[in-house]
Amino acid sequence: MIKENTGIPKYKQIIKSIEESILNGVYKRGDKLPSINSIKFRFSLSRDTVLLAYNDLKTRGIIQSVPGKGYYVKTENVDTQQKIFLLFDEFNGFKEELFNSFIENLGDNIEVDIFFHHFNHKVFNKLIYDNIGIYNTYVIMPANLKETNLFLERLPTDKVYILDQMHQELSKYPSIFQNFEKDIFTALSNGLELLRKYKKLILLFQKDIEPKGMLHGFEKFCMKNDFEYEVIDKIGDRAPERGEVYLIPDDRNLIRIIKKIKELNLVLSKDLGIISYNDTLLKEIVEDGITTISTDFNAMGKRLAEMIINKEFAQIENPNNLIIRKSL
Amino acid sequence: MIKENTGIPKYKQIIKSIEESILNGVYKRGDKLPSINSIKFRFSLSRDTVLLAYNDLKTRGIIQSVPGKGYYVKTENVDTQQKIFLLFDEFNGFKEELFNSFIENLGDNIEVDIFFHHFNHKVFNKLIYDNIGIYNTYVIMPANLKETNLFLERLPTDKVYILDQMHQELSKYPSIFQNFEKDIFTALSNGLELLRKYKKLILLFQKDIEPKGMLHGFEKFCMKNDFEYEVIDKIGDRAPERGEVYLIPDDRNLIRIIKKIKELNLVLSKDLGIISYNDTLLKEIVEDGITTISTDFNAMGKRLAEMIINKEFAQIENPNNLIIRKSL
DNA sequence: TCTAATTTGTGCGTATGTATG
DNA sequence: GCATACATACGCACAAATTAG
Repeated sequence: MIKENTGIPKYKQIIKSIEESILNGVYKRGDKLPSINSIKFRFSLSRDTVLLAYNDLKTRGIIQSVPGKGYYVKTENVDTQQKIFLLFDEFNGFKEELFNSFIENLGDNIEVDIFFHHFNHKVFNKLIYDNIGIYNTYVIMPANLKETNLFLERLPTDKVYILDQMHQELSKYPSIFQNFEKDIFTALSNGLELLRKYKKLILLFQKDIEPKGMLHGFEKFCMKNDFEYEVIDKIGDRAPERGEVYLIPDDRNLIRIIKKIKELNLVLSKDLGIISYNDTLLKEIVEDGITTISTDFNAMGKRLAEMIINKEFAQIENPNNLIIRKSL
Repeated sequence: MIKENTGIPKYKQIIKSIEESILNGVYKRGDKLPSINSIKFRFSLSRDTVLLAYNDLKTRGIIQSVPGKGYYVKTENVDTQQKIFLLFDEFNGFKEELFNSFIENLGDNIEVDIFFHHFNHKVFNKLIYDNIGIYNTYVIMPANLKETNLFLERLPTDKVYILDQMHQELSKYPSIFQNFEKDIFTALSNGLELLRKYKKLILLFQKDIEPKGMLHGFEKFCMKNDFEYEVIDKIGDRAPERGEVYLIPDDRNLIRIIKKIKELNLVLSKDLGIISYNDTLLKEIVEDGITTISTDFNAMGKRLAEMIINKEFAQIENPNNLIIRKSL
């Protein structure tokens, strides 16, 4: 509860400070608040400035005044406008479900401002720096950016949440994230029976874009189950062969491979298999159904909203599913 | 910090001087700048001249104003030449291409903040109201919201651009938009030969969501070319029949219909046809290719960026294409 | 509670120089 | 030469916010 000589008006600082104290349980219902004079002296303010703040809270029904005695907390229901700073990596279709379920599961009077760092450290830092102190909650998607913790230090620790990708340096923050290594390992394990039909597993892995955990989980699975395997970064002129299963994180590559399969008159799920990463609507009907490994973005958005509303500290691995369709 | 009677305008000298002071560390983030009046007296200037300079810095996000208090430094990053307020209807996959091509085609020193009104008048108005005066360009996607002009009046007319959907009330603003009526009419006309194979055209039209022009263009085409036609709002239990062509704006319905077609052992492009609205990656391979009518979001983003950079007043219909694939 | 000082925000009128056609 | 539009600059008046006494 301190005041300065800059930016936001003093009386608004007082209001905000009292609201937060109530939210954090410093003041309970019925508690007496400091008198106007005590605040006036403590922070060297005009009496009017303090009065302005108390009157605002009074007209909003949060505190009540008892003439001759003082001010008391009337209700702990401080529906102060919550503002959330949401920093995504980039704008793409997969964010649709996540963002919309997040918004829906937050209350109506919570405002979310969205930003994109485009995998650029400078942009990331500037966005953090320029928005310090303006929001009640900061949700950060670090993606593959390293050492973001150095800049996140500038934000109040208890107001930061990490989303989608987790790094060791960020372990002090609550988070909900994909465990790519575990997800791909267990998903493949769940599909083991079907995979036994095939001879060789091939992962299409672009190391600048895809998270490393994906690669590790894939290799772990193949070694444990004695699968022949290969990791390639692009399709190029490669011709798919019988007995292969392709694990494809990127949809452009998915299209290329399906076209090649048709050119070669191969038959999906007989001659060879496909597993795609991230489920989208149309994958249900492409080639009578593409098998996907996919995190539940809906659940991720919902759980994140709950964590924020309940001020819950948790570090959660988001649920992931293998959706088996005809392509395997 | 001095002004002369030569060359560059006085207000630009003020801007430059303040920028330099920030760069040299004379003013730090959060610092209070001299009041308009103090500068006015010190350098014998008009109040308007100083205001002009401060407003420029404000709309670029470098300083912020607090009525009744003064001007404060918001960021020490002075490079930003323009800040753009971008108001979308909702977060969905179709925006990906549009947004990314827009960003790419703006220069490096232009910042874009993005917001969503979720088809809600109140949210729309609040977002406009809360952001008056702090951006130098406003790009608005009114979608199906009516009478948005009443609130857009609060923004400087020459700084507003309308995106994607156009309404009569907004004719005074530059814009780039889809002409749904014309687009669907000419696209269908371009496919006339193929359509002649079929007997009846059916438009799946949800009137709360889809723009009216779509319906009008469809009806106009059918009447002009003597097609039997029907407009339905959902599929429900309807069974697709031979000789029908379905025009489907929504992808969920696309999936439902394709499933039904398979259940009934009908064959696409022989027994019946499908045209989908808005092209996406996977439609190239769904059922060996879905014919689509689609606006060029890439072109839309690029052209919008050009208009803003060149301060060009134009009202442009965005190009639309019929992409013929096997489903017709 | 009242008064006053300071500051930003906005609107209107006016004048001048420059570029355009 | 003339008309027009635009950017620049000045002056004035009033509203509303902030803060102090």
